[in-house]
Amino acid sequence: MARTQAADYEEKREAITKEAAKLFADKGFAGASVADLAEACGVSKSLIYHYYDAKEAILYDVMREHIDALLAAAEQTKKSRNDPGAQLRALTRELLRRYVGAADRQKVLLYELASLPDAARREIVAKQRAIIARVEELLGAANPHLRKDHAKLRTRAMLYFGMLNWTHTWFKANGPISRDGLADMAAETILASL
Amino acid sequence: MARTQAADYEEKREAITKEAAKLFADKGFAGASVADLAEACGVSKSLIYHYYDAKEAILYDVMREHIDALLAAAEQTKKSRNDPGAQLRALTRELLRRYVGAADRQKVLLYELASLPDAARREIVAKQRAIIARVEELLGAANPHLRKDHAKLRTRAMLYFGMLNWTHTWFKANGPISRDGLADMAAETILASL
DNA sequence: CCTACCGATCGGTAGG
DNA sequence: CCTACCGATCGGTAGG
Repeated sequence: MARTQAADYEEKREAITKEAAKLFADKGFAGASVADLAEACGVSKSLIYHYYDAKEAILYDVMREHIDALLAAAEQTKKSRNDPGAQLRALTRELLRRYVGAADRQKVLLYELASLPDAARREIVAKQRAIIARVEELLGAANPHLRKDHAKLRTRAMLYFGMLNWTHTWFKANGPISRDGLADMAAETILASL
Repeated sequence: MARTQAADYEEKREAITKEAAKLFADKGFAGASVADLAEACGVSKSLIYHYYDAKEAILYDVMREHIDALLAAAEQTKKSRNDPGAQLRALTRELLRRYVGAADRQKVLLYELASLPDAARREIVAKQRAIIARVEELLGAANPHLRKDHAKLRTRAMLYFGMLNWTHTWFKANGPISRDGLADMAAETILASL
């Protein structure tokens, strides 16, 4: 019996986190109330507080699950034997797949980092930096000349993430450009600039 | 006397808008209260409502003044006789100058568009589209081949704006890369991809 | 009769 | 897992 409840517990927590991602993406963290979230989930406000101690803890869960998936994609490329350019193209596809597949969470990650408590924010930021570091590694490997100028390498990496992180504002998966096609254009654009 | 008061009126309204840009950028529109704003301005909340009918009207002013400056920079390029690439490089410098010089307003423009009432948002979005259209014109002129594939042209333009719009998260004006140097790298990156 | 502005408080709702 | 609430603060407005 305890085991059945535990399984149910996780399912319900997931359902709350999923609705929270949607609401936080639509109205912003400050603009979405816990009452809004309870109503969207069809439960009482108190039920939300049974699963989470504070509104910020929900935000943290929304971001953590998503950043972990992005970080895993970045780490995965380390197993590849392909040349750096091919690895960057593959990573870009994997990142964009997760951006588009979890658009609400991606938007929350981009827009609401400042709403997190310090310790939680530091943890998320550390994972973002690990992803950035992996991209810098690949760019540096693609053009060893860049390794001697870290400011330029960093700038290239941030221009790359700018291209990807802005896609949520305009890209439609059912539009004329495919998700993989877009990923390839972004990767080729930064590689061509090296 | 009436003339002196009218001048004072505009100055005070400007002061409110400036503080509002700072607060909305730091805490978000929903997270910053009118009481916060009044305190930051050293006036009463009622004084704020003497100058603005609603909190949203302040947000609109913050964005409108900034988007008008960006749009003016885009329109300005139409007077140039330089080649399209040189015009894009010049426009990029001018845009980034305004992004960095009005970083609070730029952040508010990027993050709080959804907080505007419908009519106001439509007006801002129309101006954003005019700026995008100008960039598409320049990219199309730089590579006439692109004009036949508008989806690709649009994608190039949005990758370009992604590079620029993401700079507020990482670029430091006193860092190793200058503002104009960054603008040139972004312009060259998109031009090289054509 | 106007404007510019104040201290205090309105009806509702926030997170908890 | 709910109703009933709290201290505080929200956006906006009263009288003067």
